[in-house]
Amino acid sequence: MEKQQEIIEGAERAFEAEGFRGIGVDKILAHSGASTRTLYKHFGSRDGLVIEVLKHRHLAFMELLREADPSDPVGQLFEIQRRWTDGHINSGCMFLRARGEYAAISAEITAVVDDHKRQFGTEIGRRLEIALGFPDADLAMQIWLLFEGATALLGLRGTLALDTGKEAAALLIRARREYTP
Amino acid sequence: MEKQQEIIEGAERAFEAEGFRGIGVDKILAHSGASTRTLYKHFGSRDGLVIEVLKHRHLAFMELLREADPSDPVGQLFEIQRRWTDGHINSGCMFLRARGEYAAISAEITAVVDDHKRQFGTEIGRRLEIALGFPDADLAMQIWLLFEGATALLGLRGTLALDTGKEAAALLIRARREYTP
DNA sequence: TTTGATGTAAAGCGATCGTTTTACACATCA
DNA sequence: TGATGTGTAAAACGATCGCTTTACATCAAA
Repeated sequence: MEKQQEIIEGAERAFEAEGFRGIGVDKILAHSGASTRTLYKHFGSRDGLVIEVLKHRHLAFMELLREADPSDPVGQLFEIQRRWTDGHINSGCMFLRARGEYAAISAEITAVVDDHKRQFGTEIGRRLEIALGFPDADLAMQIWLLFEGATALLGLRGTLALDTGKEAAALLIRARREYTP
Repeated sequence: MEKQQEIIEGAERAFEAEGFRGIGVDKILAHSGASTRTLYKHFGSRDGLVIEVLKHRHLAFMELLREADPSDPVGQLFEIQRRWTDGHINSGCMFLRARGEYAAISAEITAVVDDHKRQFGTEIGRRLEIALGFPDADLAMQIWLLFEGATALLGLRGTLALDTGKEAAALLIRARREYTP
């Protein structure tokens, strides 16, 4: 019951550092010290492990969203991402990376990613409505772009990308409030 | 002199569809009909081909930037991306994908990506200065986030991501003009 | 007409891939 | 005590990997 989690968390670190397709099961398991037999007992296949890693990451991210300070609900998105970067390699969004590397061969992995992104997009809309007092799908999408852009550039520009995204989101929200009271 | 280009362009399509590490040289070459011998004669190694694909893509993108209508220099960034999406698979930024998949094993590929992104970041600053009349590094970074976010979400949300990014960029520029004349 | 450059076809190199298998260790609990 | 569950170690499976090699075709320039 415990090794399963260790394998998932080790694989998460391995995929962050070396990509999904560019690393073999032996190297993946070196991060947790488990044997190949244990991997196939718990996950059935390498792809099965990838799916569980993504689902684990999704749940962990949703948990961070739930814990976050409810004031400034939109700005907290970027703060959550800032906290996440401590102790992690910033190689862009793990979900989009998985989608790019598996799109041609695994519809199931694509579906897990799309599910996560759909939920995240909905969450942004929800948070924006709290901040604004009314829903605004266009502005929610704009903030989503800022978040994804900040995540993509985290590896190249560091946390400045998060500062910039947070600031731009606040600016757009302020402008929206002023022009439609 | 001609097969070399055919191999590069075929490989570009192959990497877009299947990722960089998730495809072998045989499948890469199936897109151009070339033999493995020709590949290794021209590029020396698989990694050598990857580098040439990225450099080719960089030059093609810079050429599109040069051709673009000079009025509305910032909005044109998104229009260029829109034109690019015709006839291409939208699997996120190819440079960032390459960086993620090769970061652990090829410093040269990482360097090519970083070079491209640095030049693109500079180009955004240049275009913003034209639109604004004065430089603004913070706003340039904000627009960069919008662009990268739109690119990342192109596969999931289609060209709506580009519309949204372009609109948000215009909004931010307008706000900046009004508050600091 | 010969030479050299450029190409394909196809077999094979050792290495590594994902996966399975055999054999064994160590707990917990009936 | 003995069955069961969970784990490791290590060898081996066929397939595929990046890459090299041999053999041969084409064609323009010298």
